[in-house]
Parts: sequence; C-alpha cells; structure tokens
Amino acid sequence: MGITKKELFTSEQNELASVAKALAHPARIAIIQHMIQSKTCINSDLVQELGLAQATISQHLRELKDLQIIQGNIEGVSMCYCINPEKWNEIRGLMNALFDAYPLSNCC
Amino acid sequence: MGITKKELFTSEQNELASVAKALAHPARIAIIQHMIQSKTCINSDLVQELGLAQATISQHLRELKDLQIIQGNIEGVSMCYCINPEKWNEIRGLMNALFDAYPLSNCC
DNA sequence: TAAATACATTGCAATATTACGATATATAAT
DNA sequence: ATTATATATCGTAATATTGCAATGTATTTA
Repeated sequence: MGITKKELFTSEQNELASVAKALAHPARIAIIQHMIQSKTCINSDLVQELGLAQATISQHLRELKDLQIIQGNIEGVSMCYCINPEKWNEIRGLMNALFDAYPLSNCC
Repeated sequence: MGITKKELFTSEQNELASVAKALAHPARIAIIQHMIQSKTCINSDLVQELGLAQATISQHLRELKDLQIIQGNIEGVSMCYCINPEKWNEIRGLMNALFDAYPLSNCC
C-alpha cells in the first residue's frame, strides 16, 4: 500500500505525527536552527550553508511552509523566511504533552 | 535519488531527525500513548486497539525498538513492550533544546 | 506429541520522499 | 529593454515507507 491509514487515529495523533514528519529530516532541522540563529533567513544562504541544491532546499522550505511552521515574506529579490511563533508554540505544546504523559518509571 | 544526505549534517541534527521520524506516524504515536497509559503492552492488544494488521503493528514496534525508544521482554507466549526511560529522557532533552532555542519573537 | 496462541519475518504492491537538472517567474540593476 | 539575481516549480530517477497475506518460530496447553 504505502498510504497511511489516518482515519484510524485521532486528530491529535495525526497532528503530532505530521509535525514530527516535518522535523524528520536533518536538512529541515538545520533550516530551522539556522533560522533561529540568524533571525532572518534566505534561501540562497541555505544553499551555501547546507550543501544541497537550490531546488532541494526550496522543496524543504515548502514543506515547512505548508505546515505553517515557517512563513515567508518577499524582501525585494530574495525571500525572508522565519518561524511562525504561534505554530511553534503549538507544536511545543503538543510535544510536551506527549513527553510529560510518561511518568518515567512504568517499565515492565 | 530518494536517499537522505546525512553526511551534510551534524550528528545532533541527524539524531533529532531520526527521533522525529520515529514519531512521524500516527500508529507509532498511538502505540506510545497506549504504552504509557496501560503501563504494559502486548502486540495482540494493539491489533484490537488500532485496527491495523498484526504484521503492520509488529513492523511499527520494530521501528521503535530499533531506535531503542521501546524495549521488549518475552513474557511467556506474549511480549511485554514498554518505553525505555533513559532514551525517552534523551529524546525529550533533544526536542526541548530545539524548542527552547527559539526566543519566540524573532519574526521578520 | 499435537494443536493453539502470540509474535516476527518475508515478499510484494502501492504510495511517498529525497534530490536535482531544467525551466519558469519576478524583481533589481545596467 | 536587457541582463543578472533569487527563488519556485516541473519532471523524473532512486530510494523509503506503509500495509498486509503468507509463512516461520517459539511457547504453552491439551
């Protein structure tokens, strides 16, 4: 098959999985980290920084943008991408809820 | 291509991405949540609970086990899977480090 | 020992992801 | 207007993931 059976799961479970999938590539982690550090972020910077082709980086940026994890403004010729604070907080909350649900000592 | 160029990234970035990938499926989220709640976990329970085929669940369990997120003990005929507390803490730390690096107000 | 139970593994089809060259688009500078 | 720069999109090849039937393996019960 190859297609995830999302209808079997709750929307929270699907949402968590989607967010995790967005983070499930080192290039996207690197993009996010770079965006956090440099406060502003341009595609052409990342091509130098990461060593992936421009088309590839553009594709990774789009995945993050589709999930609204980042947002982009046109800045003359280039783009200014940055993290969406509201979404970032939402994601953090979802992840924390998952991690904090575990009492740390229920192993069999 | 289809193959991730891990050599371009730091081991921390690759580790974070691997962990995120393990969580990037609603069935694996559901498995983990079920494991947290029931304190002990058996494959045949999950087949009832999740509505996926036994082989599929076994495969998801293996992915989580390969990353040492869960561990399994043989309990007679059945298996007792549970979360690995050390790894869980490690993952939580990695994720928190990522989330906390963002000052929440650096949007352009 | 034979049958039943509980997983694990194999093999395969359908679909998704990753990567990139080529090309399109849009703004800036000359 | 033309050219340069920056990014997006398209098309495609290589690989990975998802899901499951069929089968294998190991333990328990009859």
